[in-house]
Amino acid sequence: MDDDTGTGTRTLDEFWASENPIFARKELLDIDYIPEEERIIGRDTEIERVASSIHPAVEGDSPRNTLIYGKTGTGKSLVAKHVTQSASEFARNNGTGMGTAYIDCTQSSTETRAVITIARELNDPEKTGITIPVTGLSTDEYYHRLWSILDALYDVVIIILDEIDKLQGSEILMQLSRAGEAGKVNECSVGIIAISNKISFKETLDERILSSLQDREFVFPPYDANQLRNIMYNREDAFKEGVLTEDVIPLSAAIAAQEHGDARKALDILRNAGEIARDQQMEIVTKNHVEDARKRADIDRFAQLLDGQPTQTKVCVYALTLLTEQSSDDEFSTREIHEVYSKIAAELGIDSLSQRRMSDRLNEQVFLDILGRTDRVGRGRGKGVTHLYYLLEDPDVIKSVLADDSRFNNFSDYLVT
DNA sequence: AATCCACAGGAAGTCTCGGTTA
DNA sequence: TAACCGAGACTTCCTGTGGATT
Repeated sequence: MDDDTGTGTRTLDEFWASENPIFARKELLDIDYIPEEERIIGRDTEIERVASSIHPAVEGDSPRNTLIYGKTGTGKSLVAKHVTQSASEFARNNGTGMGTAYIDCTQSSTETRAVITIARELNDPEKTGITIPVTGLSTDEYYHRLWSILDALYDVVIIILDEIDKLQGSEILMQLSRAGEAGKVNECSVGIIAISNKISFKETLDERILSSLQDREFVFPPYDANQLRNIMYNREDAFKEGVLTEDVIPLSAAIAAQEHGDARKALDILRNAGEIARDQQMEIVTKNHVEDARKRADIDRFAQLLDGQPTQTKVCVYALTLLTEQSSDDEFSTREIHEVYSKIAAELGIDSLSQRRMSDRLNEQVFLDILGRTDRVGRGRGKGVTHLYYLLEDPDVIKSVLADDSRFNNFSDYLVT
């Protein structure tokens, strides 16, 4: 860089005008991009199973409710969307009025928000004359309007509730799964595809909901390195011809396979590698770019998770980070973490929480995938099990994220002994 | 075999805050 | 304006547990 435009010897105008030398169809690397069927790799049996469980719907009969489990990036949403989309096209051609709604429960996390989203997705004010205000009505009224819409427009609807474990309360599941039986809707049957990345989600549901939701249950296994490689080769034309050096995709696949076979991560790494190469004005993407991209992806993901978390939470994470760094172990009991945590809190001049409370916080963080936890039986002589917490990221990554919070700057490491 | 230990997580009480009612 | 209410965050106390210790 020999001038301060940051674009080498080019002027800004040239920079704007310059053609993107790396990407051809970047949208292919978007995780939400629904590929044509032959581009969905290694999920054949899953597609078949989901399809068979909603099959009755294309003829207007009641589809079976379906529960899908699997870690992030195992193609749950992709398969669900793909199958419903294809089903509704088929149904339309056969004269069945089929509607589908997709709800991301991280966005609509309360019962009311979710109902509103469903109603708005399915509504066609031209035909029903029903309006769904974004806010202002009681939850009951929203349900009421939703039932009217269903009766007026559809023979059958499939509702996909993605990341359902993020939904507060399960009232809505109850309502939806019982809609037909309770006589709320007469003309239309309702099918639910619930997607969760926590197997333990089921335990939080009460019996009645479970029984109506438990018709079909699938677990999506993680992708293996081979499948990840194929997924990426299939989206290779996101890049211009000859841009990727040959070890880029195998390396990205290997990295993602280590991290629980997460296809989202694999694609993120690939895209980031491309962006980094472009920023460096390279014409090709190399192994080094992939390595850089991996680091950047880790930092971004973690920053996003930790951002907005209260300081207390950050201190907990920081305590665990210091412990991990300065010890040969990588798992620590609540008590060990609390000791370090208290010292840090004192150093920062903030109140320190009781061990009881901190343990709740740690568990919240496990739920949010900020930390990991194993339950050890025996030896720790706890209540049969002892919780051991561990970091899900490299300590360096976490430190660099926390360093954004000025309170954690120039913080010395002498605390752990 | 009896007792001890130390931990997870439930129960119940306190505090604080924002909003509402008399 | 005072009194009240409910939710949520937190604390303290407590119980159940099962390997470790005696």
